[in-house]
Amino acid sequence: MPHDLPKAYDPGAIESRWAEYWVEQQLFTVENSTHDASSQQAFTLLLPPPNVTGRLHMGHMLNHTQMDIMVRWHRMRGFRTLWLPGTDHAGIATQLMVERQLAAEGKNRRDMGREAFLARVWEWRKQYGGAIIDQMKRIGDSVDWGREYFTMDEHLSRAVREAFVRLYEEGLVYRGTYIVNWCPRCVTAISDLEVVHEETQGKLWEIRYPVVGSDEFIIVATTRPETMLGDTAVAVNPKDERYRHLHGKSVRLPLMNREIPIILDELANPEFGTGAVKVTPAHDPNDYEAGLRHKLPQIAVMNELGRMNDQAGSYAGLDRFEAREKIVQDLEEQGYLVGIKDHVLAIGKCDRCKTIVEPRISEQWFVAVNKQPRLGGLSMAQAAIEVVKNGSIRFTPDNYKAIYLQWMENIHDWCISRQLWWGHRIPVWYCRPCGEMIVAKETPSKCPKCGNAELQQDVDVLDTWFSSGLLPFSAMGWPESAPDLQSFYPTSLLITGFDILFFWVARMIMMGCHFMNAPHRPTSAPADAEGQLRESVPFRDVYIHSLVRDAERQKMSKTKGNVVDPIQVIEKFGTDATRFTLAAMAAPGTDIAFSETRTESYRAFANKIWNAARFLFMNVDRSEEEKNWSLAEFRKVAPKPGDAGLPGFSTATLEDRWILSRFNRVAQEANEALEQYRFHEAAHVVYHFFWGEFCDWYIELVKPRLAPITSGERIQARIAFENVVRVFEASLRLLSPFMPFITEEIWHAVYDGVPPCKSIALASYPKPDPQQILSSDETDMAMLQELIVSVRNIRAELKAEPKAKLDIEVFCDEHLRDVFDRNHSAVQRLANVERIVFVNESLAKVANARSSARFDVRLVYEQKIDVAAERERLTKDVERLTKEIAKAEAQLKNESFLAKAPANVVDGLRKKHDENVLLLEKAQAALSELEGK
RNA sequence: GGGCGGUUAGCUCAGCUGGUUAGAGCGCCUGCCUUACAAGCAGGAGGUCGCAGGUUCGAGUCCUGCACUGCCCA
Repeated sequence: MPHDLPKAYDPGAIESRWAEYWVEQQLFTVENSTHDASSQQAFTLLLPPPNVTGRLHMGHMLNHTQMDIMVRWHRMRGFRTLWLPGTDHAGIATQLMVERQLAAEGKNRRDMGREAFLARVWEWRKQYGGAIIDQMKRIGDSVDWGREYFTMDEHLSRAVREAFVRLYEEGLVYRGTYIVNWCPRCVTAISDLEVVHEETQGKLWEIRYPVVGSDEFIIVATTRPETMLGDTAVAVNPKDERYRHLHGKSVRLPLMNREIPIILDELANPEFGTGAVKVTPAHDPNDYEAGLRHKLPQIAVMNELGRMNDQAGSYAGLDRFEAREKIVQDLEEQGYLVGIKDHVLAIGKCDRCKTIVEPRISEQWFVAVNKQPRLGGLSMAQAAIEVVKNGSIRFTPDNYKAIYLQWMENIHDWCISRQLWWGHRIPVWYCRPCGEMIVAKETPSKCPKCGNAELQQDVDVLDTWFSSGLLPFSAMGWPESAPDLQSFYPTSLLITGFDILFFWVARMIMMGCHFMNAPHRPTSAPADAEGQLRESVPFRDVYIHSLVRDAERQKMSKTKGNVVDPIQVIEKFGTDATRFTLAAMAAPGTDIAFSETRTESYRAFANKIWNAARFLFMNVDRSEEEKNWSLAEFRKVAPKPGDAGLPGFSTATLEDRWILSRFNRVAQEANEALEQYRFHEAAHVVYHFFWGEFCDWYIELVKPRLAPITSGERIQARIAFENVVRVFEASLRLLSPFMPFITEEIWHAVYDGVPPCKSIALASYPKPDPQQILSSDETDMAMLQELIVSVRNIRAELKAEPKAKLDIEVFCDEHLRDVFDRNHSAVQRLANVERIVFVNESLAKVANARSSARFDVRLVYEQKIDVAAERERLTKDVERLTKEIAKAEAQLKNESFLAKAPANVVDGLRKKHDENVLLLEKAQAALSELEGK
């Protein structure tokens, strides 16, 4: 960084340069050779792998900002830090993308065949799949690029097969014919979680079914009349007296002219509608169960595309919604339609494409999450409940613990097969001649039963979440006993959004606690079962980040068109400002209403840092010319790893002791806040320290010392330079996890291009030294600040000429007199004061004065005060103080307060009260002086 | 229907285990181009903490009810 800097900070000019540098230099690649017997504590974080189809959105930006802050902070504190990146093959999403591309070319996957299609997907991935990775590099994510993975990589696919086969062998994976959620557009089964329920205004059609051998009817109601074609019964509640006489009878199904029984089942709720329900076992999960109970036939009337099949009589070939209309019309014409009512219902839609889900009977693979493994031990769900209950995994904010447990305690078996081509193909083969099913990690060459080689692999692939559930260990080399697994598992932290709490977080916990526990764990583990379970967890902490909304608190959505593109925000304000905005707004558990005005103000902050650097370099350059002090001097006292505070910092002046103390306190507060994932608090304390204390006060106070005239001053100047540059450099490290780019740029310049390590990201994070927290100096400084602010305040109110140097009179105790006297030049310069005259009597009653608890100050100025304004101000003070005093007196007379409140609270109140009494006297005196004016 | 949140300044939000005068950013008002920064500096105004009870020496903070509001699950 040359020292003649442009006046305003331009992030665009430096960010891409550092982003590239970090990647090229492989700064964040962690060595893990077997020789490295490092005793360093590890900090591991798995990046939630973005979909390979994805583009960086605001949620990512928040997530990545928080992860990068945690990762950089740990790395700077000396942890052996691994942030493991990768991308997810995203079965449905990617297949959709490529199919869309094919459609544009007038092709489709079925015509081209599975192999050619997959080749095309890989091609697509090669061409477009790196987009989000490039974006991550651009925003400076300090991930270990040397370990980047893709979930379809060979070693990860091997892990998936391994997991499937082991679960199968333990009896935890099974195949069966069940009714599942089916998306007719994606033409695949989807899990319960992939169905989103949307409350919709729909209709309830009431249809009458004639009772056979009678002129009676049973009226049933349905929201999906087209399914009636597959009805195989009508159910009434056994307790429902209204239908007692129809027990054992049957009805004639309209339109189909099929006789179906009236069954007795709890499925029918006597309270709802007529109390009778139609039963369609092939098209409704509840009816499916009822059908099994009563051994009813299952008549599927639709095909996999949601069109009516040849079981649908004359409706065959119609789309399910066309059929609905036609059926309703026919029912009406034939006199079966009793009525149509408005009805609000929750319609299940495919999470991916929003098509209305159609329950469908099919053969699928499931994970039996509630079943005990063949060799004993806890079921996957039980283990996943236990580790959260016993605190092996902690949630922040902790209310997610209850949400998680509630879900896990009610979990159903997980349908893991998908009728897709893109994904991990199920490692199961069927022998054509003998029908044997072979479940194997490696492709079998012949049937073990009949020896025939005519084997056909299961055509389906696994749910993408099945493979991503394994990532915390599969990405580290499982099932091999890989060194990474030994060093970095369990990971320390997971930061992710609540939307994938069940999809991913819960499944990682199930998978981790299963496979990283005995007997599956390939690396060493504690001997006892409890310890093993504790160490099997995929992560110890889960931080659930908030939702980023737009400035109006609306959820961002493409349809609403209110999506904020983080890259555009970055281009406008810089990555650092964008990151800082998100960090500063990220209070745990609260949604973020993202607004550019906030980012604008953090761009101003970056500019402030930049200009502080400009100021320092300007002075350093001049000082170098004068051969008094140079950055080489700084390098001699530059911080060493492990330093607490700023060792050897000169404490000659009040401002030096004050800034040293403040720095240490802020370092402590920032560390504590980050420890608890209180990003906003950490951001706020470093922001306020840098701007409100270092720039506004310390630099202002130190300015004159940097421009020496006499030889004695030249020595003092060197001390001042050393101090200010040291605090500045340390502040950069304090800020670096939040604003990695600007701090990197300036940090290199502070070392004049000869930094002690390749990056600020590898330097140490500031650590407080309790010895350097100097409370009494902080108090003295606060008094000095208050004096200066009081004078400025009086000047403003009197509308004193800004440039006029005026005299002030001060009344205070000996100690403060000493403090003010020693720092008189600061008062003179910062409050534009000519002379400070200390007086021996209170100034409370005189004009142009201000009182504080510990001093009075008066501006010597001829201008008459604004009596009305002054009276208003004082009256307000009197009112406030009177109230305060009354409250405090009541409290101090209260025996039980004195007895029960802690001593420091009582003392504090007493002290405050005494001050207030003094202030009130002063205010009243001043007010009475105004009388008659 | 079950569960989890939220309601604090004009706006967007902090306020951790109850404790002295409830904070920030933006916006607003006043004055300054003071050679680091007008993306700046200095000063200022602005809140009966949704409502009603209760616990407590003490409640924005804990409890109960109510109102409004958001989300998740079925």
